[in-house]
Amino acid sequence: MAVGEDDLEKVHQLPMFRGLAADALRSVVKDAEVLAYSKRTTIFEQGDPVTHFFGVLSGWVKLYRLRPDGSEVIIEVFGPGESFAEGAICMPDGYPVSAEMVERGRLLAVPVTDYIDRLREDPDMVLRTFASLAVNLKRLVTRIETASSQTSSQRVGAFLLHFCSPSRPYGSAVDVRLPYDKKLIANRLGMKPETFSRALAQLRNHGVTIKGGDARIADLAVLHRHVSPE
Amino acid sequence: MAVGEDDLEKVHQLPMFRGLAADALRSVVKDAEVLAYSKRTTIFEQGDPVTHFFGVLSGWVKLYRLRPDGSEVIIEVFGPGESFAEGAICMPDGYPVSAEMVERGRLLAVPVTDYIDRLREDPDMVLRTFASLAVNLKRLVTRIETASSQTSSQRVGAFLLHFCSPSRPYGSAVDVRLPYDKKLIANRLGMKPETFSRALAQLRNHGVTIKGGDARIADLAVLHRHVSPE
DNA sequence: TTCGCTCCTTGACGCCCGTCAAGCGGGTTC
DNA sequence: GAACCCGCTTGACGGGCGTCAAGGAGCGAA
Repeated sequence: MAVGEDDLEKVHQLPMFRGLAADALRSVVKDAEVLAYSKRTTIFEQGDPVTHFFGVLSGWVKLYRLRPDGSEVIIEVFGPGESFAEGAICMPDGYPVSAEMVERGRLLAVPVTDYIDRLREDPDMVLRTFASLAVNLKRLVTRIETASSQTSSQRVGAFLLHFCSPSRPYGSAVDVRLPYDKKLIANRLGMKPETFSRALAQLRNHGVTIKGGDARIADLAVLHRHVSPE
Repeated sequence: MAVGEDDLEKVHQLPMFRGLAADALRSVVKDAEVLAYSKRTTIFEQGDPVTHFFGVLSGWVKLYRLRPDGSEVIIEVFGPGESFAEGAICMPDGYPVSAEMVERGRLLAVPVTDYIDRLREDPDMVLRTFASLAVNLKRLVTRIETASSQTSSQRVGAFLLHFCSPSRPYGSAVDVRLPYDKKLIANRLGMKPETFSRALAQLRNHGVTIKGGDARIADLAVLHRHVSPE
């Protein structure tokens, strides 16, 4: 489906297209489509030839790798206002990961061939694409750092804090809604569901109470101190 | 120091510049420099404004993050023929990691401002840069995958096999020289030096013998089976 | 309602890996 | 030569996390 007027606004919020002039924006998404997916729909699979990159208008998408033994490793989870697979534009071996909807939602799908044509004549868009790529690159770096240096309960704490940003004044209480399944959060944080559950239980000592899919942080400062002690 | 004729050949081997016409190559490195660094020299530090990206002509460079507690997490180690920090070109907050020589060597340093000017008028170079970035992006993804799904001895085995590629016929014996300190390899693989040492000891059961900084793999197939069993 | 299913939690247990410590060999400095 | 440092190895020990298993809560279907 072509990009409608209502979607155009959301597209304009993607880091890659933010602040773009109205006509330039329209021109960029001329060849793009908006796709509505239901939960558990596969977007693409590891090794598939690269045809599009994507922006998330609503819902959540997981990028993962399938191990030979059948288990899957979550590389990253993207939500509204984020883009993914821009980095695959020049990958001759296809997408390096698989992508699947974890909650129903709508994606902007940009065909790479058209996009490359545009890059040829629009240096501004080149820099925007680099910037967008840089954001995702940084996330991977941070993921590597935290995975290898924090305990599971610290990682869960950091995850909760991430969804509070831009951070409220310290000392205040905050409610956080877990954006998707706990099992998926666990995998994304590099741990088993049981460990995730125990980590949440541990966080009770740091002012975090869980009720179903909702968490309440009694004191941001206390939790922050547990996540990154000096 | 400006790029000499002897270095030009090595620069030409970088994935980013491979196959480039001679005059185009010369033009690209017009503003670049070749820098000779001694061991343990800092190239840049996390948060420094982004001024250059780099190609490795000789020696080894580690990219790492410093944790609040003073420990460092190795993100990646780059060697001859590889480039790094192209992904930082559009990072307004500076380099996301620090870089330091782990063995003395020579780097090609490309100023980003000049390079961006070139990107504006050279679409071919844009795609080359994307491709180079894609390689490093994939490495990070693989790093995340292996770190969270393989035991330490499997990771060490994979590391050894990586240095045998392009892989010889299975069943043959191969000698591998460890490219840098064992402590650094350990950190790069996300483990402590003691664990690395024990992992090497374990690999003796899979046909790997260690003598100082040299390893001999008796049978590639056997080791490969240990690293990724079906 | 009852059944069945999925998601989540909790407990018991074991293993992998980090920590602390000792010891060894090689290199450098005096 | 002796003293020292550093990289590496090996042992003992403890803890964090994975595995296996049981059980509860929520939910849709019949």
